[in-house]
Amino acid sequence: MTNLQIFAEVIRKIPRGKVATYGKVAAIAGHPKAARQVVRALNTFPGLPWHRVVGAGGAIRVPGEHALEQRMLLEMEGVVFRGTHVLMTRHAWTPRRSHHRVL
DNA sequence: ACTTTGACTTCGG
DNA sequence: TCCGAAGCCAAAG
Repeated sequence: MTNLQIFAEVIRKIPRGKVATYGKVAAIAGHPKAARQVVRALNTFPGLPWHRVVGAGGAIRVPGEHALEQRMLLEMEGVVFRGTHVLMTRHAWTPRRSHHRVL
């Protein structure tokens, strides 16, 4: 299993109506400081729920026009925004321990 | 082998 | 709230 595949697995598990930050995905995958690698995974594996991955604090980081699309897709799932950020206190994904890497 | 490049994050000012 | 700097990682040039 490559790291990118592991990141992709984690992203696939984010449920509708929830979001996870790049850093959170990386941490769950066992590489807390590899947030940038999560981006690589998103660009490598098509078909992932890419819109459910956001920046720290719920910020939309995807560049250009895609930012609007991401927000639309999220709102369509019931995700609420407060200003330009996702209301994380309500939509931050809290995975079950089974998602974590076993030591 | 060195530098650049990202949908990053945290810390300060 | 809004930058800038620094730290971070792996792939690509």
